[in-house]
Amino acid sequence: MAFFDDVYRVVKQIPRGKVTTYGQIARILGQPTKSKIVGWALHSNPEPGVIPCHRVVNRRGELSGSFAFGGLEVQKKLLQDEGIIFDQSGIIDLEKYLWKPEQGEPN
DNA sequence: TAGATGACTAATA
DNA sequence: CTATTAGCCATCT
Repeated sequence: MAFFDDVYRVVKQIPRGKVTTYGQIARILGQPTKSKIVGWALHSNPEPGVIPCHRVVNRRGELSGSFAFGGLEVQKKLLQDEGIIFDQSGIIDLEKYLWKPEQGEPN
């Protein structure tokens, strides 16, 4: 699906130390209604290791909890290693870490 | 083909 | 901030 490919393209462009949300990706692609499909695209995860799904969180800044490459704690650790700080609840401060697609939107 | 499901979000209380 | 409801639409059964 072209939409899936666009999702992967965007996710792969997320720089280190930043995160984004499913809805944000959907909006970047011009289709804010398909927020769930973004989650679906990452769930499919056709290129594990290439697509940094761990940098995609829900709108609260929380990890999604189901990803496809190792474990929730591993995901959190990867993000922490990139400089992202979690609060006591395991929540990311999106005000600080939300990625702005200034460096390369899909087409 | 139809109905249920889901890595979601926005609105409302 | 959280909890619930409705809308969304590709995928699964």
